[in-house]
This record gives sequence, C-alpha cells and structure tokens, in this order.
Amino acid sequence: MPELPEVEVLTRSIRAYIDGQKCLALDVFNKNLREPVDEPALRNLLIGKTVKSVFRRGKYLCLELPQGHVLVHLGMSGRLLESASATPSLKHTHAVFKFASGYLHFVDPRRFGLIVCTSNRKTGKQSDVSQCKWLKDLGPEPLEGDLKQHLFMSSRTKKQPIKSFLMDASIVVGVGNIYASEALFCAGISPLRPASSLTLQECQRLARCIRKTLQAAIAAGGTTFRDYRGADGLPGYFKRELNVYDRAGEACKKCGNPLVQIRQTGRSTYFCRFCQK
DNA sequence: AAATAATCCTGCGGGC
DNA sequence: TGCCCGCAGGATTATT
Repeated sequence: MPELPEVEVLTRSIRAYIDGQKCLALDVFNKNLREPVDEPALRNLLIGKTVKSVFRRGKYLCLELPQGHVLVHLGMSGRLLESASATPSLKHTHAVFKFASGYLHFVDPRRFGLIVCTSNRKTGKQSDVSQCKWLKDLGPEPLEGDLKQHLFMSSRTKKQPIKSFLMDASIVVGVGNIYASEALFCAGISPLRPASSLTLQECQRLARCIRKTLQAAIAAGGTTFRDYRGADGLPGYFKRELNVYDRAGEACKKCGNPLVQIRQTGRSTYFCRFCQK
C-alpha cells in the first residue's frame, strides 16, 4: 500500500475536499473487502452528517463524524479518488461517497482494503477511537515523539531481523516494505541484523533516517510503485528518489557495487552488502 | 513468547 | 497472441 507517506498525502487532499462538508449519500457496490462492509452502520454514521475532522493514524485514514468514526485502509491496491461524477469510471469501484463538495470513489482491485466504522454510542459514553479494535494495538507514529529511544527499548528482546521489526505495525506504524529498505540503506544498517543487536547510536541513526525518508516521500507526493494514486488520481514522484527499492543488480549510489535482493518473511528486501553492515 | 508461513484477491510483466 | 508463473506497497491467522 500506500505506506505512511502515501496515506498522509491522501489525508491532506481528502481533508481539503470534505472537512466540514455534509455527506449526502453513499453507494456500496461490493461489500466484500478484507472485512464485510457494514452498510447500514456506515449510512447511519454518515448520511446527513457533517465531517468534523479528517486525520491519519498509521496507514488508516480516519473521518470523524458526530457519532463516531469511519476508518479507511487502502490495503495493497486501494485508492480514494475525488470525482465530480457519481458514476464509477474504474473497474473495482466498491463504494462511492457523496459529499456537498463532490464524490469520493473507493477503488481496490485486490480488496485487501477496509472501510469500517466505530460508534460512540454503544457504551453511551464518548469512546476513544484510538482504543477501537483497529487502532488499539498500533505502535507510535514515527514522525512524533522520541523514536530513537522507542526503537532501542522495544528491540532489546527481539532476535528477528531489523527489517521485519521495522515493518511490524505494533512496534512503529507506517513503515512498509519500500521505506524499511530505504531507511536501512540511509542508516547503513544491514536488514539482516537481529533487532536486538542495534546499539543506541545505531537506533539514533535509524530513527533519523526513517523520518528523513518518510518526510522526503511526503514532500514528493508519495511513491507510486504500481498501484498508488493520490486523491487526484495522479501518481507520487518519490520513486525516482528511491536508492535501493526495486533496484536489484543496479549500482549502489554510494559505492557503485551492485545492490542485492533477498527475501525476508516473504517480502523482497533490497540493500547494499558493502554500505550496510 | 517469538518468529515464520499461509492466506485473502486481482493484475501485470516476463518467459516460452 | 496467449498461457503459465511469480510477484506486488498489507495485515491477520495459524503453525512451529
């Protein structure tokens, strides 16, 4: 998916588009996402209501409404597109939201995505969306707080490779397969290193690199590898700034040696054997 | 407890 | 042209 930078860019667009706008209608064409879409609950939360805020938590896009939240996750291939038309223009358009300002089309060929809602009213009390089942186990945001200290402390008992560790959303959110490889290259740390073997100094370097990489990607509008598109339907431009991802066999930009590709827990990892120790 | 494998689904590119 | 294979940015569940 869409990792953190892509969802952040998307969130900003969607915020400008629908924050403070009233939702007028909802069409669900295919409920069959990772979790079945609860259309009655969604309508109840949305129709005739005004969007109070739009924010991101990890890779979730969150819409705040008077009586709860709608959470959207793009999975691997999801898109959320702004459109002046109610009619789906793309195959695999599973839902269309109508707001006073225009339409939002949810498109997701692989259907790993998610549209779920959380309601305030169940307990009768104001419920904290951060404690809902989707968000409660997420680790901290990498762009906030003391990331270096967190990485160091939470890795002390972990023998798993640092790359897998970084991609674990319960450790830190938003770092997916692309940015894990990129951040490790930036920090000069091998993806194969056991997480617990990193020193505090290395965690500091890694934390800085994670932030630098994510922020640069946000500034470039995200990375489009295959599927990702912004809310305007346009790709992100960070791909040309990638140093290792999808560059197996090509020259390392630091030392010139060929980059290698390996598999870690079922995912491709790219790195330089000479620059990353 | 912690680490890995299998799984959900469609699309695309490469090899033949 | 077309078929088959492997792979794809995620996250949960089951298995060792």
